[in-house]
Amino acid sequence: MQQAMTRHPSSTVIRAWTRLARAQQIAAQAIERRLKSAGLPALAWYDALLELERAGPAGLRPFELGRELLLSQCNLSRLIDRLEQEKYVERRACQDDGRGQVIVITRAGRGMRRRMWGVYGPAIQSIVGAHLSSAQAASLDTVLGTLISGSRSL
Amino acid sequence: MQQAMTRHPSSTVIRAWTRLARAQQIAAQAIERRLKSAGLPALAWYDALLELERAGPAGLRPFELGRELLLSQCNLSRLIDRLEQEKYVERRACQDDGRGQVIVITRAGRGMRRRMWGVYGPAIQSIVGAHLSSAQAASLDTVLGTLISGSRSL
DNA sequence: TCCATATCGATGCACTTGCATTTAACCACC
DNA sequence: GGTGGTTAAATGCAAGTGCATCGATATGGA
Repeated sequence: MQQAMTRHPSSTVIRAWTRLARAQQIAAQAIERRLKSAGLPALAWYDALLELERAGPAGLRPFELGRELLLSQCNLSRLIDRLEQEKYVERRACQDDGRGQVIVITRAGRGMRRRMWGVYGPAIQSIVGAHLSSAQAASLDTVLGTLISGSRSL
Repeated sequence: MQQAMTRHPSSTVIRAWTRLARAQQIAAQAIERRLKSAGLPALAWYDALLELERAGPAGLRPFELGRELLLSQCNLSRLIDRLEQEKYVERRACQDDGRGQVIVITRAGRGMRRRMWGVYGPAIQSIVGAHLSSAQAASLDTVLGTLISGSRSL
C-alpha cells in the first residue's frame, strides 16, 4: 500500500526522514565517541571486519565489500590499506582474476572485531535499545526493512 | 514500556540499529547525488540555511546553530565561512556578548534554500515516501521521535 | 577591584573523503 | 589472435572533518 506518486512529500514523510537522519546521527556520534574513548577504531572498521569475518577464509573481493558497506571504491581501497597496516586483514592475489584481490581477515582482525563488539553492543543497547519497547523495536526494524528493500531499485 | 536494563542488545534491536544506519546512508547518498547533479550545495548547507531562515532576522549564534545541527564547533565555523563567502549568510557582531557573533541569512540564502528544496523535497518523496504507506511513515515518525527524545539524556 | 575559571569562536595540523585519472587485466567480437 | 570497450583497484589532488589549541571576552568569588 504505497503512497500516491506525488512529487512532494507529505509532512509526515518529511518529519520521518528528518528524524531518521537525526536519530542516526545522534546514535552514530555517541557510538563513535565510546569507541574512541575505549581506544578502539571507528565504526567503519567494525563493519568491514564483520563482513570479512562472515565471509570466512574465502574472503571477499574489494568491490563486493564496497557493495556491502556502501563505500566508494577509492575510499574503500584506503580503508583496506589501513586495516592491512594494522594486520587485521591480508590482501591476496585473486586466482580467477588477475586484476583483482581477495581480502581475508586475520586472527588479529577477528580479535579486534570481538573487542570492538564489547563496546559497540552495549552502546547499541544503551543508545537505541534502552529507549524502545520490544514492540517499538520490532516495528522500527520492519518499517526500515521495507524502506531498504524499496531503495534497492535506486 | 522500555526494555529491561540489560547490557546486551536483543537481535531485534541490533537489526533495527543496523537498518537505521543503512537506510539513512542509502537515502542520504541518493539525496546528495541528486543535489550535486543539479549543481547545488550539499545537504549540510540546506540544514543550516533552514535553521537560519526559521530564526528570522534575529539570526542565531553559531553555538546555537551547532546545537541544532549536531555539528562540532570547529566544523561549523568553517561551514559558516563557506556560506558567508557565497553571500548566503552574514556574520554580525553580537550586541550582548563581545566574544560572539550572530549569523543571519541573506536574501540570496533564502533563495538558495528554496532552490535546494525544489530538488530535496521530491528526492525525499521518491526515496523515502514512495516506499512507505502513510501508516508506515507515521509509525516510523513516532518511533524515531521516541528514540530521539530518549537520547536527549545522553 | 582583581584574578581564576569558563565560554565563544578561529585556526594549524593531521587524517579522511570524494573526484578524476591511471594502470592493468578481462572479455566479446571480428 | 588481435582490438575496443569494460571492469578492478590504486593514486594525485582538492575539499571536508576532528582534535587540540589559542586569543578574546565574560563571569563569579575573594
